[in-house]
Amino acid sequence: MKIDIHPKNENDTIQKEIISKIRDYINYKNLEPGDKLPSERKLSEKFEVSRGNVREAIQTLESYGLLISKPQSGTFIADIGPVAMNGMITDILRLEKSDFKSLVETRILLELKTVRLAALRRTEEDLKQIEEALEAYAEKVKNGEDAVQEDLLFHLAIAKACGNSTINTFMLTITPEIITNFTKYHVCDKNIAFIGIQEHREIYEAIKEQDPQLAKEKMKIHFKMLYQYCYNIKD
Amino acid sequence: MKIDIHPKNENDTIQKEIISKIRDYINYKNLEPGDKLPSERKLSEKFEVSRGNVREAIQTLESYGLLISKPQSGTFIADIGPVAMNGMITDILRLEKSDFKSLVETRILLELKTVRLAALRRTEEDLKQIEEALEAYAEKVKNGEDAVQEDLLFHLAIAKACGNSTINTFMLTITPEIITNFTKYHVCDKNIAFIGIQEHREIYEAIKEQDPQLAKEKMKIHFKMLYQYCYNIKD
DNA sequence: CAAACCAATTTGGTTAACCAATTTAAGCCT
DNA sequence: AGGCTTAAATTGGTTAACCAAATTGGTTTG
Repeated sequence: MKIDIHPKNENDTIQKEIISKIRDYINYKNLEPGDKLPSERKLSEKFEVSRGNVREAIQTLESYGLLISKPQSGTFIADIGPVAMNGMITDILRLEKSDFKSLVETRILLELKTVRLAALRRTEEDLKQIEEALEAYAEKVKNGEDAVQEDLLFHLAIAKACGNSTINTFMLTITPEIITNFTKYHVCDKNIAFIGIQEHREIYEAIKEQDPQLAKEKMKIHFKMLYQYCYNIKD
Repeated sequence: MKIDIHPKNENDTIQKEIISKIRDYINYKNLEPGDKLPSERKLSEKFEVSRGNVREAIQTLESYGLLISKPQSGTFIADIGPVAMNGMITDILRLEKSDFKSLVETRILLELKTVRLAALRRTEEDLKQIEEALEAYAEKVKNGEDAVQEDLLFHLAIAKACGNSTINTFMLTITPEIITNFTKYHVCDKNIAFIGIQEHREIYEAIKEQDPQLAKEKMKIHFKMLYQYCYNIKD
């Protein structure tokens, strides 16, 4: 059951080195938006790594929107100047894996926003889906079963209704890690779950009545225990 | 200069189909946490696609923390139950590209948090780097040059000082798109930039004095114009 | 002289063969 | 019969050969 993160780690190290070299190259050649990078083949022999590694590094930088790769043409600098390019790549290289505390803190921040926006913007369809998620959660709890999944799906339904695609994406990004950590640290015990039903229902009602302030308050109450728990975790 | 997103789009479609089929397979076989998925080769012939496409889809799901791929062993379901797995994959498939409005709205939300946290948690080293970014920005503006990049780097320096790795990652994710859209829509004109120097300086001072409330207020003022602009963009 | 066309080269993307680690199961010795 | 060893098969990862699109440079033609 032990998860060996070594191989991925090593691969990550190689990729970070390549990204670092790409940054240095961009600086050295003073490449500006629209300029073309050398081909993957040339980069791979210049850096003395495999072409696959170069592709991976380019894809990572592309996912951040720093490079644009055009088929049968080349890889180009995005509409970002040299200064920002340099600073951003340096920051990306410094990125570390999210700790649980940061995850929970971020989740609370995002959800206090999503619930307000959902109250303002939810469609009837959104409302229906939130209600379905609510009922699924309530039934599981009443049967005495574990309901961590249904709990989170309720919150994701709210995120979907908030009408902000970026926040929705972020919520989807952190939720699996949240679930994993919850089950690992036994955050949601079953005795708490019963209180959760009522709290969820009140959040739902506030969204239904399109009362953003009330919705936020109810969400705050819902997060009260989580909030305390979050700040008791050892670093 | 036209960006043809067709090939990437097509590839995305294929990948989404595969992800959808993986979800269906997980449901059909009732796979639970720790269970093993068929090998990439078997999946590729079962779905009648290339193995590369299967790998890509698995990597995407792995990046969301839903699958875990172990070298020379297999691909396994992460610690996430069938219900959440199904719901999350469905949500992921429904994800669309972020619109500018969502991006700005999210940025404002994140930065009002980062600036408060930075005021509370910043180290001396953090402070120094924020100041450096501030000076770089001021000098560019005083020389009458475009300073969008330096502007954003100042904000990223604050994000780095906030001590929350998740929020920091998110800020890095949206910043390139923000820059691209800013230059595209000409959000930051040079006449505004001069006001920006003073606003930046006041934010910096508040962080220096470790006054989170003041820092947040100053950031709100700084975002005032952006806020209005954001809500005037045609959908 | 310019514009249009064509072939050769360069490019990112794709496929298939290969590799090393892991797992499985058969075989051997006690 | 049981436990240990070992070899064959399976697996994700890697590498290299291949492909089609796109660019480029030169040639030809009006």
